[in-house]
Amino acid sequence: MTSGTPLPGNPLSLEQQVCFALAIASRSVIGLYRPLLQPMGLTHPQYLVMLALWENEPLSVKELGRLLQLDPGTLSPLLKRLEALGYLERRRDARDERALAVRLTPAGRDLRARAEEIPPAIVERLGLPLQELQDLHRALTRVIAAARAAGASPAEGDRT
Amino acid sequence: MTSGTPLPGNPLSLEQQVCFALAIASRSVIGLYRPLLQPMGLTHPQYLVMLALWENEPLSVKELGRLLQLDPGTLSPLLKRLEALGYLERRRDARDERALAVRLTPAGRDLRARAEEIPPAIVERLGLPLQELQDLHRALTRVIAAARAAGASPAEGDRT
DNA sequence: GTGCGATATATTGCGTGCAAACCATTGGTA
DNA sequence: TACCAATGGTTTGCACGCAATATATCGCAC
Repeated sequence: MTSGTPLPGNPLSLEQQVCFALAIASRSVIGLYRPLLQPMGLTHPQYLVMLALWENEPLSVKELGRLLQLDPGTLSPLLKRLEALGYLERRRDARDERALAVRLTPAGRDLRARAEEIPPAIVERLGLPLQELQDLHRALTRVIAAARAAGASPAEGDRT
Repeated sequence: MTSGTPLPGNPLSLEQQVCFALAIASRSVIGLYRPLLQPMGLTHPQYLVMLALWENEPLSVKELGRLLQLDPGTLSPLLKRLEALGYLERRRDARDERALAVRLTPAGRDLRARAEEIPPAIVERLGLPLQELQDLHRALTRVIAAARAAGASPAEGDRT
C-alpha cells in the first residue's frame, strides 16, 4: 500500500506501472488548471501555446511544434481557435509563404498579467514543497530525454 | 539550462512548468508503448483497462472508472471497442441491472502472456535505472494524491 | 526558366478525455 | 402499491493527439 517492494511476481500490477502514474498525474494536474483557465477561455494546451508566445514571438507552427512536442495536425486547429478568441494572429511569413508567423494580439499580450497568477495558485493548491516539485521536474525532464532517445513518437525528427 | 535556480523573474517560463513536463513525459512514454501495443490492436488506455481486468474480474464501469480515474463517458465506448476486439464481454449484472459486469474472454485472458513482455521492454528502451523509475513513481503518486486533495477533476467523488 | 524533391502547413479519420444531458433501474417512503 | 431521488451507463458535443494524406511553396539542378 505504501509502494513497498516491487513484487516480482506481478509485473503487470496496475499500481506499479510508471506509465499509469504518469498518465493520471498529468490528467490530474491539468484538471487543477481547468477552473483557472476557464475564465480566460483557454484549455491547457492552448495555455502552453500562450506561454511559448509570451516568451518568444513570432513563432511558426514548426517552431511551436518543436517547443511543445506537438503535431501540426494538433496545432493547426488549436491555433485557429486561439485566433478566433482574439489572442493571436496567423499570417503567412513574407519571406517564406509556406510558413505561418504566429503573433500575439494586444489582447493576447494583456492576458499575460492574468496568467501570472496561475502558477502560484497551482503550487498553493497542490500544497507540495517547492523542492519536491523541482525534483519532480528534473526527474520528468530525464524521462522525456530518455523517451526521445528511445525513439518516442512525438516529433522525434530533430536529430538528423 | 541545467534546471538551475527558478529565476523568480519569469514564473511563466515554459521550461519550468511542471504541468508542461508532466504532459510531455506522459505523451512521450505512452508513445513508447504504441509500437508494442499495436500488434495486439490495443491503445494505451485500453491496455490499462486490460491490466485492471487481469488483476480483478469482473469489474463494473464504475469500478474501472475509480481504478483508472476515468469518466464513464470515456470508458463506455472504450469498453465497446475492446468487446468488438473480442477481449472482453459486457453483460448486465443480474443482481443490479443498472450495473455492467465486464469480464475477460479467453482471448483476453490469453493476451496477458504477451503483455508481460511489455514492461521490461519499456524499461529497457528507456534505459533508466530501476531505482530512478521507482522514485519517479513515488513522486507521481504523491502529486496525484495532492491533486485529488486539491479537488482535481477526474472522479473526485470518493471521499464522502 | 523548368522540373522536381524537400519543406511547412492543412485536412481527415479515429480514439481518447471530459462536461452535460439523458435513460433505465433501484431502493426507499408515503 | 405508487412515487421519487439516487445510482450506473450511455449519448452527444467539443477539444486534443496522432497517423496519413493533401496542398502549396521553396530551392536546387539542369
